[in-house]
Amino acid sequence: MTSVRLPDGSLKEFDSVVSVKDVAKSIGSGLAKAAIWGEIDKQPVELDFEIPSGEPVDLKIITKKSPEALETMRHSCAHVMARAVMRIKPGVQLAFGPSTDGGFYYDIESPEPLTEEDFPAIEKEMAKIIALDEPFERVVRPRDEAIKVCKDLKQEFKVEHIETGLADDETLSFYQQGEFVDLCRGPHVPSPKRIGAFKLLSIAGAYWKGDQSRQQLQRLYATAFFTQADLDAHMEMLEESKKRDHRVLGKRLGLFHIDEMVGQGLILWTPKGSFIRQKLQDFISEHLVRQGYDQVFTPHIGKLDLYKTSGHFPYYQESQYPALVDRDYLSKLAEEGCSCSQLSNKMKDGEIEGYLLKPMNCPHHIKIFDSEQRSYRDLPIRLSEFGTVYRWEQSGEIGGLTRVRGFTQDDAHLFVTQEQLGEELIGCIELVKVVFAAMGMEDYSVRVGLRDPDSSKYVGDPKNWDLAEQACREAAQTLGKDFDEDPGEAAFYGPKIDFVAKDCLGRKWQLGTVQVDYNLPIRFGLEYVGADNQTHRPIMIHRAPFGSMERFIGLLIEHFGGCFPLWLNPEQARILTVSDKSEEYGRSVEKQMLAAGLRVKADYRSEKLGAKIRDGQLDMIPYMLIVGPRDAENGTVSLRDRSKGDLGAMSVEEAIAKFQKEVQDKA
RNA sequence: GCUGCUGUAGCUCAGUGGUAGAGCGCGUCCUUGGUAAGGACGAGGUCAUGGGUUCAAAUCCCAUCAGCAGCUCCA
Repeated sequence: MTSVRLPDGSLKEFDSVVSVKDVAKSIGSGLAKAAIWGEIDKQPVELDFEIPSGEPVDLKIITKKSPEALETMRHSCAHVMARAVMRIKPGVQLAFGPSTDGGFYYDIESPEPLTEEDFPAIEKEMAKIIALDEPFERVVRPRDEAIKVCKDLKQEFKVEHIETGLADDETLSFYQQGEFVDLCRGPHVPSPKRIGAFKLLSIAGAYWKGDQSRQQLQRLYATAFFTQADLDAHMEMLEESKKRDHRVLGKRLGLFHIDEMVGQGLILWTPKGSFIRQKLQDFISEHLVRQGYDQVFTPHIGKLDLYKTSGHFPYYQESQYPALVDRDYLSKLAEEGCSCSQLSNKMKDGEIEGYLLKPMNCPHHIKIFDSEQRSYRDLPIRLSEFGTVYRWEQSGEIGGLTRVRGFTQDDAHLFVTQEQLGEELIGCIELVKVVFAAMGMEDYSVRVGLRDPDSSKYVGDPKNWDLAEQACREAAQTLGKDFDEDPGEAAFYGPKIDFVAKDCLGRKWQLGTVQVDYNLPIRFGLEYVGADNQTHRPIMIHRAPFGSMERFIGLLIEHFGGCFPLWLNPEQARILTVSDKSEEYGRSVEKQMLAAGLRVKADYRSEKLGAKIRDGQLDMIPYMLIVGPRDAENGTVSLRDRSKGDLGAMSVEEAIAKFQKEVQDKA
């Protein structure tokens, strides 16, 4: 008798000898068809593996749809890739080789660095290895022996990993395939033949153990799928995604420009992009009024003293543009033979006053709060500003609109009492929710950053921290979607709630943020008079629903794939004349539309209609208004929707009403 | 910042030591065409910048700047 226990806990018994496939068949023909291998007591086996009789075994049937199946297969493929590389380049040291969302990689150190030109040879060697069909054999060794094995293999990274990362493990597992032995937790596919189609993608640098101070390895990125068709589809999907890239669309649609002569990471907003940005600002401003915010304006620079008080200088000096120093004072110092480092020290010591391009808006807002005596009756005070800040980001980090050196935050600072904190946080979350919902951007994740219980770097009373963390949790719950709690992710000055979205290449970017701050009110000695006639310290909330206009618009471009909805699109409709004969009528329609407050342009070129439509489509204009002799006669326009195509003729008034309603609904 | 790749016309790119090319776009003309590319002609380039090698450099070497991918970082 053979008995198996399935993952749901149910027991199945068979009188005769059965294979994994037989079990699958007994559950359903669909499953039998989909099955690719089985796992008995967590060890992968082929479908024709005969299950031993006697004691029940745990059996899991793996199908292509099992989330772990692809992962396992890719990891096996990583082993094959590493083996192939070692055959081609002797003396290669292996580090880590996990699977990722879209494929897998292996970090290696080669005496002779690999280049993409080596890819075909590696792929060929991999195919050879797979054709040999040698199984991945699991070997378990005690610590000492495991270390010796790695030493004998001259795999120093593995030795280090066993000694540090796996210090608590009594025994360690290896997987052997032919001459190739690798320290590995597993599991692997039962046979290399399960590896379907694979492709090496790119090569990049990566630090050993992710530590910048340690040596840099070469990371070989690759991917694998069960079938060639899946791989082809994946590659095509990547190509398609690239077309949504905001850098590509930004150029094609003329939304923004970055100029070498202006500087890295400094965005020039062209008229179209500026229009979208302004619309978004107006949209937020409208909601700020509804939520009782006050708008302020503050300058782009502030004295060093301000940032010394806030702690931003010299502590974050590395990520700021250098300070601006008074011209006369500077020449005086030069005459005295003052060196750069002496200048820098004098600034730190406060001997020289200078100005800093603001890296944050909070100090300025704090000074507005502190410019008057405040009563508890005034609180909460909510100061908002589309404030432009400048940060010296590392050059290798800068790109497109998502990481820049000058950006405008849709910033606000709330000064609240401890009692008001919870409600105000909920208000902030509400705003983020409204904003994201209006854009149809529902695909974002929420992270609540809490303090690390083992660290003492945090400012403020632990009791207040508990209250604030609980308030953040409760505020996050009002979103009605799952969120992660990340201990250790809080800023040193308070817990926070972050909103994270992915770009067209799957990279994650923090957009909105809501942060509680116990630190700055202390540093600036902020106070208000309470009902008890005593002075109290307010709590600050920093919040920005978009995060920055630049990054948000970058992701918004990709979210819409360039097809901005009518209310946001700089050009809402384009009038296309069928021939020159209709230009006069076209101009009258254009006038009516403009008078109705619609943003229309017209194409009066002596081109064929088909060409004008094509250009309109490529420019992603929401509506095209086609006017020809027929329309001129009937006082109509023939409407064309960029995605639905021809909508037929309607009167100019009807078209205007339709557009106005769509704008109103932000559809 | 680190590693690697890239930089040629407004855009996308070809050109690998010997007279700078294509498509699209742009301009002029012809064409007057009803739902995704009509035709002809033409203008347009210090081949990122600065050095070097060579009889000769877009091409080879070095540096700088910028872009891309990844890593690291992001108050």
